[in-house]
Order: sequence, then C-alpha cells, then structure tokens
Amino acid sequence: MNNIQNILRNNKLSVTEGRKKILQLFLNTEGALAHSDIEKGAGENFDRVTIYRTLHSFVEKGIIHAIPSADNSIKYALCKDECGEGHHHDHHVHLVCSVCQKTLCLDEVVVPIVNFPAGYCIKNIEVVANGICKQCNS
Amino acid sequence: MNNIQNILRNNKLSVTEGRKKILQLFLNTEGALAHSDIEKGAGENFDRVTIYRTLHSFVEKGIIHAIPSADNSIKYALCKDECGEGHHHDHHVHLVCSVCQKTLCLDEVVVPIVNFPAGYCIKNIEVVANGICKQCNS
DNA sequence: CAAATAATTGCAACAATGTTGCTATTTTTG
DNA sequence: CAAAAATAGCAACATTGTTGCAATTATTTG
Ligand SMILES: [Mn+2]
Ligand SMILES: [Mn+2]
Ligand SMILES: [Zn+2]
Ligand SMILES: [Zn+2]
Repeated sequence: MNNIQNILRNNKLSVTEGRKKILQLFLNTEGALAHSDIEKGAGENFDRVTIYRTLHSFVEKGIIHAIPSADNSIKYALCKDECGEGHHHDHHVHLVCSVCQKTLCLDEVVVPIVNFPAGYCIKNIEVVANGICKQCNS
Repeated sequence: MNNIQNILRNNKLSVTEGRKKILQLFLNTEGALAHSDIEKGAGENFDRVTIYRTLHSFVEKGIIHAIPSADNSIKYALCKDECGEGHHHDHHVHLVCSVCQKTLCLDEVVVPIVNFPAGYCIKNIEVVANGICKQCNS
C-alpha cells in the first residue's frame, strides 16, 4: 500500500514525519537534491540537524547515494534496487547539466571498465559528466 | 632558473610570498592537497582568505585542478602540461586510497570513453576511483 | 489498548568552512 | 626610484556541519 512506509520499514527505520517528508521529496523530484534543496523543499519547521541525520541514515541504509562534486555541494539521489545496508551498487554515470543545473542519474549509462596498472586494488568508481542534458539540448 | 617563479610568470601572476609557498607545497607533495592541508603546511602566519584566493586563481589559470569528492573535501593537484587559462585538459583518473587517505592523480590511466544516449552533449568527464594505492597494497 | 521501552527530534552551543569589502602592504612597471 | 597596479591581511559576516542533551514521538510488550 504505502510505498514510503514500506521503504522505511524494509530498511528497519522507524516511520517518522521527517523521514516520510524527505523521502517523498526524493520520490517527487527528478534529479538529485542537495541538503539545501531539502531544507527549502521540506517546509519551514524542519531542523537542519534532522536533515543531516536523515540523509546520513538513508545513505547508510542504501536508500540514497551521494554524488561527488568539485564545488562542495554534494547531492543525493535515490538508489535503485540492489543497494542495501552497507553496500551500494550504483553503477551508473551522473550528469551535471550546465543549463538547468540539475544533476541526473543516467541509469542506462553504465560505468565503463577502467584498466589500472598492476598493484592497485579498486573498490568502486564514480563517474560524473558535465554537459547538457537531453531536455536542455533540444 | 627558478621553476616556481617561471610558472607564476608564465601565467601572468605576480610573484608573491604566498603564491610561491603554496606552489612549492604542491611541487613537494605526492598526492592532492585540501585547503586544510595547505593551511597546516604553509606556516602559521598565513591568512585563510589568501589561500582561498590563491587556489581559485591557480585553478583559473590552469596551474592546478580540483578533484571532486563525495564528502565535501575538494582536493587540488597540479595540472600537467596543456592546461591553461580557461581550459583544463586533465584526462586522467583519480584514486582515493582508503588506507593512506591520499588522493592521487593516475596520469597513466586515461578517462575511458563513455557512450551516452542521443540527445546529451558531454563536455568533460570526471572519474574518481576508491581503492588501495600501489604503495599501501604491497 | 495502555504502559514501558526505544528511537528520533529539536534546540543550543559550537566548530569549521567560505565570502566580501576595505585598507595597508607588496609587486610590477616605466 | 616613484607611480601605478595588484595582492595580502583583517574584520565582519554567512553558510555549513557536528555534538550533547532533554523533550517528544514511535514501537514494542503485556
Ligand atoms: Mn545516481
Ligand atoms: Mn588529477
Ligand atoms: Zn539540463
Ligand atoms: Zn595508499
């Protein structure tokens, strides 16, 4: 029935107003959200600390993943399927659009195989592309 | 003769104590530096604001490049050759070592070609790998 | 369902990081 | 070396992130 409650329950998180509202925001939003986006979008009577803590536990549980950036503005987006507590498996590429400024998960674009010289042990790879998204390019 | 002075002069930056000291730090360091590393490494009597402004102008001139991260701790590393005012051409992969915590430019590992669906226009791609570096892995 | 227990929230206080305007100092130019 | 231009340091402020704790809310238990 209630999608949001289920997601929280399945991840052994108690169902609170804050978590529901933030998760709802992610489900309603195309593109990734920064902490500040949530602060604005989640209504006034929301403590910043709660948002930090909620984002942290969502990441920990594998509900959302963090997308790196080179300008101190981490964004977060919903994980798809197989992510769970402790292990993320988001093998897709991200796009930061220079026109609409959105950060998008391109689920259909898979992180390529990169050959490292002998001696390195690679755990995972993040790919962030800068460019123009489909919508803005037409 | 003086390598550091030349770099600054070639980039039309006046040669000041601050810039020399920060550039020296980069030249002496294996791995990328965060703002805080520079704050510690550059001596006490150094204004934080000067470091911010120096890093910004170095990036702008193509002397250093910023390396994205998912934990709000941008690092900077020296650019190699062809970077100049306005255009960076750092087509290498970065590695964040989970043991020594260093962020390394792997100049010999080139950013792979990624196929995007039609409609996107890609300007550049950042690749950051997490794993264990050669030194820590032996 | 109500009480007991467990978990989360908001608050306050604080630390760390980043920005801006202005003046004094330093660097470059001629 | 003097004049002009650029930079550094300072102060004040804004933004972002962290921690401890008491009050509130959610879950479990009987
Ligand atoms: Mn994603
Ligand atoms: Mn690099
Ligand atoms: Zn766009
Ligand atoms: Zn290492």
